[in-house]
Amino acid sequence: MWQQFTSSFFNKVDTKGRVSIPALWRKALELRNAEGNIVLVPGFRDKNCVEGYAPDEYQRMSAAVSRMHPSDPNRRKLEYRLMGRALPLQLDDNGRIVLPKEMRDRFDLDGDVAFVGTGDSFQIWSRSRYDELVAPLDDDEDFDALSAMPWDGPGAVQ
Amino acid sequence: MWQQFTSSFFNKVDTKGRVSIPALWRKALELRNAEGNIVLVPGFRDKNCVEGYAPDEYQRMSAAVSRMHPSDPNRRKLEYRLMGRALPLQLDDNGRIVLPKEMRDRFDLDGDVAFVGTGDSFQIWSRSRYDELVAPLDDDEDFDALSAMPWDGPGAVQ
DNA sequence: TTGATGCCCACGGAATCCCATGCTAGAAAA
DNA sequence: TTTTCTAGCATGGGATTCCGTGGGCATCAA
Repeated sequence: MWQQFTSSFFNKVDTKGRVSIPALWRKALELRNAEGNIVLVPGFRDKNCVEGYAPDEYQRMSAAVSRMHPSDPNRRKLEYRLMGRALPLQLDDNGRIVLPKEMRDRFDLDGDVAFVGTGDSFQIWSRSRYDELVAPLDDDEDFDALSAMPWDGPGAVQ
Repeated sequence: MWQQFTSSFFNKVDTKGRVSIPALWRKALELRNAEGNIVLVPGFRDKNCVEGYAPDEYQRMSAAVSRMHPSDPNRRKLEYRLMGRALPLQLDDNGRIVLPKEMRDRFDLDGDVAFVGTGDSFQIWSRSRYDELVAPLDDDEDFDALSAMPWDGPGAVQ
């Protein structure tokens, strides 16, 4: 279970673009045999943030795209967005990564940033966009999303 | 994992037609036992750029064509486009290749060029065609390509 | 001779490595 | 309980390596 990315964290990006990956998630990465490797994908599922994946999960997604027929016009769009912009990174000895300059510029990732766990992946938001777009999802009027949740009951076979 | 060609890079073609293969991809080539060998195919999947393959992937594709029945009229067209125009090249000591003059002329590969990773292969674009045809794939109207992606959910069997 | 090709070295800027410093939370000791 | 110690974590800075790029010089062909 704790190979899942859960909870949220607020860390700082320094002048070199470095930022610490939350220690809890570094343990999750170890359990996934990621050996300090992660893949950053800018704006793939959510166009306002950078998404982070363990290599196994990234590979599962890119394999799904590679299975599409080369003549499928959607394939090249997905190829470009998923492979053409993804960056494999290695954590340094202190558990940090360097956010590439393009991503820092496009998503305002300087100063305070928010790490949001989303299970098999996580997101990196600028603090201001997080306050504007993510934090409000706590509000009650949005909570009817609960009715859309698939529900097989506890202990259901996956 | 990192035998995949991911991310995008913008390098320069010098007056001799030389251009650096991105260092990240040179490592991918090593993992594929390519020993500095790549295969360039002009305009095969996308007629506006040159495509690059590691030898193993190129061989996989050409074998697929060779498995087509000799009477199949599409076979000779594919043979011509995939084998008849492919060029095997070797990286020099600095990790560069020399782009053949025909390809430079046909695809405007001088000055700034873009390398776009597409997983098991990569593409080489002139900067201007890249700006016109590839970069816009970030746009909102292309975003619903995501709904066309095969999706078995995390942890699905490959 | 003229141009194309391959091999070598050089340089500048950027990315990466290595070491240091607070801070905090929890354990251990009084 | 209160205080002290310690280990883990986030953060900062300096030094070094790497990588993209340009140029020189032989070799070979037209």
